[in-house]
Formats: sequence, structure tokens, C-alpha cells
Amino acid sequence: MDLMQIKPDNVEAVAGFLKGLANPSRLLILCALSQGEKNVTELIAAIGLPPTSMSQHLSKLKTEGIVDFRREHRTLYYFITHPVVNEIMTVLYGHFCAGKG
Amino acid sequence: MDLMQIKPDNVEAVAGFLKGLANPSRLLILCALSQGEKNVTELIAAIGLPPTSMSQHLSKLKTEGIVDFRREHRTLYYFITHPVVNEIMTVLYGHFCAGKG
DNA sequence: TTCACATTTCATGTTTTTCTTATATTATAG
DNA sequence: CTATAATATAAGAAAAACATGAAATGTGAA
Repeated sequence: MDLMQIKPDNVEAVAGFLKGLANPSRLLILCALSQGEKNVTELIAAIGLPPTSMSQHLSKLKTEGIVDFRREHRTLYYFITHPVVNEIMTVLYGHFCAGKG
Repeated sequence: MDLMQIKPDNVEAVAGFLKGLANPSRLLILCALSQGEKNVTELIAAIGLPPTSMSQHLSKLKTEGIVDFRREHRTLYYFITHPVVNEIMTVLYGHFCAGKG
């Protein structure tokens, strides 16, 4: 059973992806986006983060290829692009949150 | 579909867990341990990390509850304890490594 | 054009991570 | 008890992440 061996070539990419996820604010952002796309103002309202901070977190998520956005007039709608995000979030939810309230 | 909403109370714990994983050296350590327990010397040989660095990474993994060890004479055998680790590694492998060599 | 809105970028300070070197602990052998 | 092997802890500096406030960008409205 050798299925989960990550190749050395890929290790940096995987670590970068995980770093993208490994922050409380970004996890909340991804939870919000897992329900569907949201614009920055909506995310700020939902999570209670200063606009500047929100923008930087979104930028980091975008750099890692985890989210992308589409523009509609002045408004940017962010959405999850990385297909593995929902899988991982589901696994995490199942372990950390299920059966706790 | 609200399955992957992580509660605010748990967000710090989840982020901490992900930070434990989000490092190239620690991913390689976990890959090695996913094949079964290994002692520190074996891990050093397998991954090529200075002993001090290895010890510190193992310590961090232990702090996050991701690994534990058992002692046998002078030798400490580390193993993965956190049940969600293998699930996550499998998801990551499937996305980042499968079909690439 | 001028103004306001939505969002980003820049600059800066603080905290966290990571690496490195040196020292310490623990267990076994002699 | 002394020496050595296996591993951990301490302490330092360098690098990355994070938060904050000020200024800038791009878009649409008047």
C-alpha cells in the first residue's frame, strides 16, 4: 500500500497548497465560498475581517490556485476553483466538527 | 449542502492541524510514516534532514497530535496517530501526484 | 468631469516559522 | 561510574506570514 507517497518534486506544491488553507481566516473564507460564489463585501460582512486583510487573504488563495474571481461591474465574485478543496474540507469537517453540537 | 462548514470554535484547531502538515519536510516525514512506524534515525536517513531539524519537525507533529512515539530502549519509534492524516494524504496524492509519472 | 464605491496595493511593524549551532537528556554497554 | 548512541531542548538569526493604515486603482453614476 504505497498510494499516498508524495513525490519529492511535488512536495513543495502540496505544502504551498496546504499553507493556503492553514489559516483560520482563510478557512472561514473557504467555508463561505463552499456555499457558492460571494463578492468581497459579502465575505467581509460574513467573516468580519478588515477589507485590506480580506483582500490579502483572497490574493494568497488566488496565488495558490485555490480560488478565482469574475468581475461584474465594480464587484468581484470569488469562487473556489481547486477541485480538491471541497474534498479536504469535507474530511476536516467530518473529523473536527461532526458530532459536536 | 452545508456539510463542510467548519464552526468558528473549531477553526483554530483545524488551522493548527493543517499547519502541522503544511511543510515540505513534514509531508515527507508523514509519507514515510504512512508505510509504518519508523525511528528517528531511519527517518533522517530516508529524508536527509539534520537530526535537530528532524526532531523539531517531529515535535511539532506531536504537538498537533498528528504523530506519537513509543520507546524501545534508546530508540523512539514514531507513528501516525491522527486518523484523518491518511485520508488527507490520499486526497492530496490523488490530485497532485497521480498520473504524473 | 467629478464623485463615490469596491477592491487592491504599498509600506511598515509584529509575530510565527524555520534553520543552525551548541548543549542537554536518556538509555545502554563496558 | 564513564563513555557513547539516540534523541531532545535551548538560543540565536533569517525568512515568511500576518495585521494595520494610507494611498491608489478601476468602475459606474451624476
